[in-house]
Amino acid sequence: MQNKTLRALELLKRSINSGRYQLGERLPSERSLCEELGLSRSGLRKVLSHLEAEDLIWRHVGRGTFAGPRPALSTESFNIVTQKTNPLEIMEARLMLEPQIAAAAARSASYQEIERLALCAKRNDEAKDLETNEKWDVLFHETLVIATGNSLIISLYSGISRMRLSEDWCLKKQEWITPETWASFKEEHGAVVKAVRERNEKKAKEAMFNHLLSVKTHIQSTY
Amino acid sequence: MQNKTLRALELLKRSINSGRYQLGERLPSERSLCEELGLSRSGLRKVLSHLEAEDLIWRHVGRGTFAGPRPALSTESFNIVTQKTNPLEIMEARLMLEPQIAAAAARSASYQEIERLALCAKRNDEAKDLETNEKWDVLFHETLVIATGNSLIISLYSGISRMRLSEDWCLKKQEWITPETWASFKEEHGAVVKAVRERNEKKAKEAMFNHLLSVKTHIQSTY
DNA sequence: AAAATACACCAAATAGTTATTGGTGTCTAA
DNA sequence: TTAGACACCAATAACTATTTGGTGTATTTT
Repeated sequence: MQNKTLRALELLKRSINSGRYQLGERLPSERSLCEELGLSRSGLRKVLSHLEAEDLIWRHVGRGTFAGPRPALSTESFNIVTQKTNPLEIMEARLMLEPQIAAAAARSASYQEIERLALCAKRNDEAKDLETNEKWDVLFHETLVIATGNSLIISLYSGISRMRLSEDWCLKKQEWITPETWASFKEEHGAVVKAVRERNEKKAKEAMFNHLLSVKTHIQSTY
Repeated sequence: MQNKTLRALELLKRSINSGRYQLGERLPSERSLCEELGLSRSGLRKVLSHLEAEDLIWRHVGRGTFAGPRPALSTESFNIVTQKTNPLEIMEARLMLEPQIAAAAARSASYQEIERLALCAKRNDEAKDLETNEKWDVLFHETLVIATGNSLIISLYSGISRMRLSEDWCLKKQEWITPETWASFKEEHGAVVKAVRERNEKKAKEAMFNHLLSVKTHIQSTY
């Protein structure tokens, strides 16, 4: 490597470590930087490659070059996740979240929300086709989330709902759902509604855990 | 209401209940519908208002008219949530999620991820200013989430991180953080790292719960 | 011969522009 | 009084243009 490029490398390193470019901050574009540092783009890119290898910067096409280690999260869009994830992973995520949600809902649900919850469970059971059944099921769990009153949780949960309404999920549901599971879900939903109505946080949490574990088991049985 | 509009109302009701317009499906635009049904837009809108009052449809400017009850969730963008939420709500959401995440991470974290976790905790403690401190803290918790290996949870958690990196959160953090809390967080982070390293799920869950509860308490003390 | 540079092109991502949609009010005609 | 035609608005989505890092090739420099 040439003298000039080596000096540019040191200059950039100091700029990052000194805090001229804060952690996570965007650096100027390559085309601007090579003008600023007085070297060609190919030369600059060699410097940047070194810095990236040392985890001092990270780069992304169309976005730019950033100071600090690669975030690895919050960058990829939701559509990419749709392809990566699978029903089992979704159930594991729900098992982490929803029992707590059920407990919170038992604490703060309004009477109106409890009635809507019961309605969703009823419509879910009465549904004639699988698609309608799934939509009311999603609404059931969404209603519970809304009942927590926590707008952040409500917003996050929409990601789970989106997954469940995707074609992929519905196609796979056909493989494992049977009249027996359909019936058992009715009882499990009923247990959740009952616990929320009684304002019993612990019972609501357990009822939801049982329900989700039951769903997960049925999904696993088909693999 | 006129005879013609009444007939149009019945026609639409039947279309929805019969399943011609499936639950959640988009109806044609108002301008198309009034041509199709042969009545004026003002007349059609009266009909639609009736249907909306009965929860048979819901409408949204710029998006269209949809069959079924209003979702109430998954429609509002993240930016709206940023305005609605507050630090306390964020902590309640994290208390629901992160203890489970810590347990899952203790189960499946790679050795590389555990080392990165320790690095984040170290840098977080060594930080000279609040902004840098917060960024490494966010990276600490993100690393834990990534270690679960669940791409859906990873994607969902990015929402929490975004909240924590907003201006509002950082400004408010200045109000409650003190050298003492800074030091206690170091210990709490250390406890989480230790539990993950020992692959002790229960301990990891508890350590994370204690940490988040500690943060929440400090935030509450300023209100 | 080897290395640095200049250049052209690509795909991913963003920023900016245009078109569509439900919401609202006014004026006219029945 | 009511229904219809029209114009306009703001929110949203669909589309277009621009920017950005990534890659390869020919040219110049050393």
